[in-house]
Amino acid sequence: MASSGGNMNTLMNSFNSSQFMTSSFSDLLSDNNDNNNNKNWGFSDERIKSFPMINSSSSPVSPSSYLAFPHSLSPSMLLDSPVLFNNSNTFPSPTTGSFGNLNSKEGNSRNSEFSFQSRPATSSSIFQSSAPRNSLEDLMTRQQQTTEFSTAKSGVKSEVAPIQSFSQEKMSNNPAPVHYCQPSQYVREQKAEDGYNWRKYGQKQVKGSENPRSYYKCTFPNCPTKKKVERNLDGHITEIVYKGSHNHPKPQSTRRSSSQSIQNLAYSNSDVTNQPNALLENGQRDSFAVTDNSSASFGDEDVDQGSPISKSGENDENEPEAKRWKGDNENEVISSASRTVREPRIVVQTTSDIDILDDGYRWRKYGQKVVKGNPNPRSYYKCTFTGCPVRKHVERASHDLRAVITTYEGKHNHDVPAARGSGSYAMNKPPTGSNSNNMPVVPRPTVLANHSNQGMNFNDTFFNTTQIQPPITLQMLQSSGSSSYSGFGNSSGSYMNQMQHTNNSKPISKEEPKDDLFFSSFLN
DNA sequence: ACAATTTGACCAGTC
DNA sequence: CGACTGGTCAAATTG
Repeated sequence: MASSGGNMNTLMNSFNSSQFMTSSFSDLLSDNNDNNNNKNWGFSDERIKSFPMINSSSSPVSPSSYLAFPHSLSPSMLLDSPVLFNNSNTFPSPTTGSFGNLNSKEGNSRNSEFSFQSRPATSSSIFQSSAPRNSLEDLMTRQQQTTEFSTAKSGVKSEVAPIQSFSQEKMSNNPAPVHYCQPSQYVREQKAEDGYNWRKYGQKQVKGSENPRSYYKCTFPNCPTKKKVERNLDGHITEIVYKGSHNHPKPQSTRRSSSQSIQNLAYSNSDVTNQPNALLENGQRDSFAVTDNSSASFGDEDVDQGSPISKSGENDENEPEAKRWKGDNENEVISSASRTVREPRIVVQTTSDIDILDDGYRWRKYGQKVVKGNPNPRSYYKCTFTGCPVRKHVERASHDLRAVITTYEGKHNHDVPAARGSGSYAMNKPPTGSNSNNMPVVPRPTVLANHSNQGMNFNDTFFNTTQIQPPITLQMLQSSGSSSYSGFGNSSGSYMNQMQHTNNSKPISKEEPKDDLFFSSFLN
C-alpha cells in the first residue's frame, strides 16, 4: 500500500459507483468475493467480516475504505439478508474482554465468531433470532430485552444499548425481559478469547458507574487497537468499546471461537464503520456503514474483534456522559451535551511552506493550556454553530515557530457560515506563499470534493460515525507532500472525516476576529 | 526470572 | 486559572 493517492481515488470511485448505490445488500454481499479490493466490506453468508482496516503498512485505516449504505438500502434489507446475530450463549471474558462461544470449539469457530447468522432461537441467547429471518423489529426487541435484563441483573444501568438501533422509536417498545446468561456459562466464557492478544494497561473507576473500567491494548507490535472493558459488580462485562483497527491478521495461535454476546459493544473510531450493524453514534442509526478492507486479506479470518455489535444504542439524551469513551465524539453532532468522542483528530500542520487559509467556520475559544512537550500554548476552540460538535485546537509547533498545528475533532453538521467573504478554497494548492489572510486551513483531499456536509449521503453516514485514528503527524504531512496530502488516504480515515468540513467550497474567512488574532499572532 | 496484572501518579482535555 | 475527569504510564506486585 504504497501510496494512498491512487488507492484513495480508486476506492472513492467505487465508493460512488452507481452500482453500489443501487445494489441491494445481497448484491453487495455477492460482490464480496469478486472484488475484494473495493468491496471487501461485504458479508459472507455465514458471517460478517470485520473489515479491519488492514494495510500492509501500519496505517490503521484508509479513509477511502469506508463505505456506507445509502438510504435506499434499508436496515431491514440487511436484516433480511442471510446474516443475523449469531446465536450465542457466550459472554465476553471479563478478563480479556473477548468472547467465547460455549457451544463451539475450534472446529466451528468460524460460525462461532460473532456473526449475523440466521440460526434457530434458543431462549437463553441474546442475539439469537427467534425467527428464520430477523426483522428490524426483532432485532430491536432483542436489543431492548438485553439492555433491560442486564440492567436488572446487575443493578447497573447499561448506558449504551447492546446493539445498534435502527430507529430510536424501536428502543422503547419492547419491555420483555430475557435471560441473559447462565452463571456457569459465564465462568466458561471468561476463558474465551476473541482471537487477539491483549495487554491490560490500566484500570480505573469511572465516575457515575460502579463498574471498573479496564484498558487493554493489542499486543501485536505496532497495532493501535485498544479496547476498554467495563464490568459490573458481578464481573460481567457490561460494555466493551474498541478503539482502532487491527493492522494484522488474527493471531493463529490464539485463534478461538468468539461468538459474541454482550450487553454492549461499542466501537469507537473506524471500527464503528467496520460493522454493518454498527450504530452510528451521531444518532444516525438507520444507516449502515461498513468498511472496505481494500488491502487486507482477511478472507480466512473470522470476525475481527472489531466486528462486534455496535455501539451503544444510547441516546444522547439518556446516556450519562461518564459512560462514553472519549473518542466517540461524533455523538456531539447530535447532542451538544455530550462530552467525549473527540477522537478523530487530524493534525494539520501549516507552515511557511503551506498555505494558511481560514477554514470558514466560526470558533469560540473555550480553553487554553500548555501541554507537555510544547512550551507553546494550545488554544481550544469550539465551532460556534449551535449543536455543532466540532472542536479544534491550535498550537504553534515547538520545533518551528512558523509552524502551526491545528487539530480538528468532529464533524460540522452545518454549512459554512455565510458571508465569509469571497472566493473558495483551492484544493491542493501548491505550497507557494500565503493567502490573503494567513488563516489556517484544513487541506481537503480532492476525492472528497463531492462530499456534502449537510446531507445524509453516503459519506455523511460514514463521516458521522465515530472514527478514531491517530492524528496526522507533521512527518506524515511533510513526507507526503504538503500540497497533495497523499498520505492521508492511506494513513487515516479520520482525516477525511475531519476534513469533511472543508469539503464544501468555502469562502475564505474574513470575519473571525478571535481566530484572526490568534493565528495572526502565530504567523506574524 | 519472567510475564502479566495492579495501581497510584501523571497528563490532556474540558468546564 | 483551578478543579475535575478519563486515559495512559510505569513502578510495584503477583503468579
